[in-house]
Amino acid sequence: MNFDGQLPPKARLLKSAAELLANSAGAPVSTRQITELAGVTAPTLYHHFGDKEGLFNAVIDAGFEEYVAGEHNFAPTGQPLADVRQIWDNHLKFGLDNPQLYSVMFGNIRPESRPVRVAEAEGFMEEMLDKAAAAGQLCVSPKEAARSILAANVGVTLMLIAEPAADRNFDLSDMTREAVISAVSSEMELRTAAAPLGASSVVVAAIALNAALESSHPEQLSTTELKLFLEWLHRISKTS
Amino acid sequence: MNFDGQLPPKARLLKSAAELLANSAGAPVSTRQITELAGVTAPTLYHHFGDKEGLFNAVIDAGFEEYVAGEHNFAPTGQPLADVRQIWDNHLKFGLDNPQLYSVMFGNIRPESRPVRVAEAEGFMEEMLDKAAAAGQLCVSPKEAARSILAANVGVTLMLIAEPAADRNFDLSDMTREAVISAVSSEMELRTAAAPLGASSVVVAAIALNAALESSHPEQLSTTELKLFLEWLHRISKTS
DNA sequence: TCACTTCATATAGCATTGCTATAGGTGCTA
DNA sequence: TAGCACCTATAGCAATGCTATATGAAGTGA
Repeated sequence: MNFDGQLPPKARLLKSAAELLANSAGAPVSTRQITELAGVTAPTLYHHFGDKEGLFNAVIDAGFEEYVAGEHNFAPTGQPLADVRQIWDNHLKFGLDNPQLYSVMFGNIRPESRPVRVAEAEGFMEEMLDKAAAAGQLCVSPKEAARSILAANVGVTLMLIAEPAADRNFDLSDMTREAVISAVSSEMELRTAAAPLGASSVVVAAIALNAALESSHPEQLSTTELKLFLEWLHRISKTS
Repeated sequence: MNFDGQLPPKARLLKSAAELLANSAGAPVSTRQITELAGVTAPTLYHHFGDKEGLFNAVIDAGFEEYVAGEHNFAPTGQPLADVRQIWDNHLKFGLDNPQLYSVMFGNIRPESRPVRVAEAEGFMEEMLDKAAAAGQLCVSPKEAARSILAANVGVTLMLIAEPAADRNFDLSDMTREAVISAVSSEMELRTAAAPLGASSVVVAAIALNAALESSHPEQLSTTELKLFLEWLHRISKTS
């Protein structure tokens, strides 16, 4: 029994379901467990939520937003790609904190339930990437980028959920996160930053530009301008 | 009923289970369906396979190896990274061909069943990456690389399984595959080749340098020099 | 005040699920 | 033929998601 200070039955069902899903590690949660903990009977559940999945979706609606977009965990920084990293990490944290709920959402292949949630998460990711694209930081469309990043995020989260908490190594997450972000990003510093112990970003970018200029000369600069430009570029590259 | 030319009951169970799992799209498959199709009764199933999961594991053992390592789909080329790509694509194909089986293997979070299969797939990936590492093509340990690639592979596969077959866009797979491979690879050509059809490399490099200079001003250039330099940089960046 | 509707909950039970206690063949070796 | 190990069937259990039906409560109009 769980009276919860006279909360209405609907709220008690939500709370009980969330509690059971969060605590019973991995094992499936039955409607009878939920209704018993909530102190109501079966028809009440079906009256309010239609079916078991409806209840779970309601729990997700209440919980997922909180993690991915909620004020507690996310405040846009104005730097879109930094926000994307934050979304990735929040997504992972949500999965590790609510493994059962997470597997219902993302480990599931039923075409009628999963895409709704995925599309939601994807849309949120896409918002950030739209800003990145507006800032010229993307080299693919925000939609493609969002799908790729989210797919990798889900894969990493499922893998980390599946192994004992003690063995979890978050390098997997960081590494994969940077891999997909750099792949959709047009910022050279990111590409090379993924390589361990790179030179400073200015130097790397200067080297890259230098190399690029050798194969294709821009028409925007006259020959003399270009000569001086390359001289400066060369000087910048020499920073150690 | 399914007599299958007098195959023994154990084989008939395997075949029936595989058939049902492959055909009944997304819906769960019951033991009664399986035993009925195989023309046996319930205890036969439990005698041979212990429980439902045991049967599914047996089906997986028979089917997964075939796709990932089987002769039909995989022959090492001697180029480790090309082999890794092949493994990725075979993994994806297996998931799309056997979505139910796949979700049992990878969409599942029960710590006792999933890691076995994952470790198997991971080990296979790792073998290839060991060769890549021996050839100096990796910039992280083969183990880390294998986990990252496999995680992304699983995420992409689940995402593509979840959407209608007609809408599937394999660019997502190709893009993400190249992203994680390039991130663990030490070959620079891969890193930059991963940028598809973006702006010209000169423009991208110029934009990157511009961004880098904003956060850290080099001492090699005087203020006036820097001002002119940035002006030119800006001009180069405007190529369309 | 009294029907009347509407919403919310309970009683009791159905069909299906994974699984099993027990017993009955079936073929082999002695 | 007897005994034994292996395989399969009869019948049924407990748990699951879900529901047909009925009861209570709370408002609404006359």
